[in-house]
Amino acid sequence: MGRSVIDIVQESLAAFAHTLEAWYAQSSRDLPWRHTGDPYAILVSETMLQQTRVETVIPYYLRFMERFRTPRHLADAEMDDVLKMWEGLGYYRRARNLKAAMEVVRDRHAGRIPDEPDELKALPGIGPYTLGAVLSIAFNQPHPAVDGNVLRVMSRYRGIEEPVDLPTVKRRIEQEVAEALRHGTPRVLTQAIMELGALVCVPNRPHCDVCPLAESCAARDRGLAHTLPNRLPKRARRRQTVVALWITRGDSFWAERRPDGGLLGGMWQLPAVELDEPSASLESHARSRLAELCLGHGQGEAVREFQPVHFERVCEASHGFTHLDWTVVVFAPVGYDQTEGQRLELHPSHEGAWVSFEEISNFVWPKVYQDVVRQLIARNAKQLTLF
DNA sequence: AAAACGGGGCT
DNA sequence: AGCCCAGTTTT
Repeated sequence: MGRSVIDIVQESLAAFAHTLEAWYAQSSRDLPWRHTGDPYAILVSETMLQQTRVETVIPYYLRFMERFRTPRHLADAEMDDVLKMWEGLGYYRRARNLKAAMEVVRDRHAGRIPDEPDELKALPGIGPYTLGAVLSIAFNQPHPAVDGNVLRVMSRYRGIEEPVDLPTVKRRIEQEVAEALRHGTPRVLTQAIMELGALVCVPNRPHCDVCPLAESCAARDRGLAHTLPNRLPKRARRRQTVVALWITRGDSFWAERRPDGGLLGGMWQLPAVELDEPSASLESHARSRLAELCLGHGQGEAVREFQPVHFERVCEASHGFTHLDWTVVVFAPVGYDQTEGQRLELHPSHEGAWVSFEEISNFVWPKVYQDVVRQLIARNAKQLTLF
């Protein structure tokens, strides 16, 4: 009796599952979230691991779990405290979604992470990957969790040359992983595939010489291991010039909170304007931003009052995001009396505060502004020593 | 289907 | 300095 193609695929997926699980038992890293079966802990770790490397996540995960031990602790927390624990990790929307999700868990699921796919998928911040990760790792259900590691491992193993960003290709890989999970232990195999991608089947110079799947790997067979996966060409990044203001008063400087929701939502920064095309000199942008700050109730007097003020370019920094490049240029207004008399009267349109150098860490700052503020304070200290 | 959304590591 | 990496939501 001949074996059908289906039989062969099934058989090879069973071998795939068993080989990988055996390798994982031998070679997996000891990671903090692998000591728990708590679905909440798994969800926290998987959310942090979105777009983020393991080594970066570890300290954040440990601190976060200590601070917010259960869904209820997170649901009841202040958003600013949650953001503070997330500071530096990036994609801050994840922190907001995770807290919002735990509020739903508290209010509608009696404080327990649901194990129903539809209920889980309905929580904010849980997309196809995280859904599969929680269902398979925490609840041992054969639900595929396909992240970048898995796309790389499977596209190589199967020798898939079409771009893996194509929805049809991703679907095919999800189906294949789901089938493999049925031949193994989901909570182990899901992590085993990703671990292989992280340790052996790495993006460049994959370690095929030590790979447990090398013998049956299609890409290896065709000499394509280091080329795959193929991806669609990506779009160019926008570039923006950010003109920011360094306004000091004694040992404090003026800072503002960014609006919730957008880029770096809810985080603090220097007052700034973000320009696609600077329409005039950067200094004139700084001047009108300062005028805007000083305009309490739409009066022109304040603007005139500050016309004589001139600006010193005190700092420059650049920062790349996924979708845009920032060049931050900081100007300090000079020529106003910082100590007494006609102090700068600020009437901000955003929530703002005078932040003393000592209380900086009580606020949540994007990386690029941490750099900027550090530079400026160092410069300030240098000036102080001159006098 | 494409764009918004951070930060870090490698070359 | 420039390129690569990588999930979810919104448009």
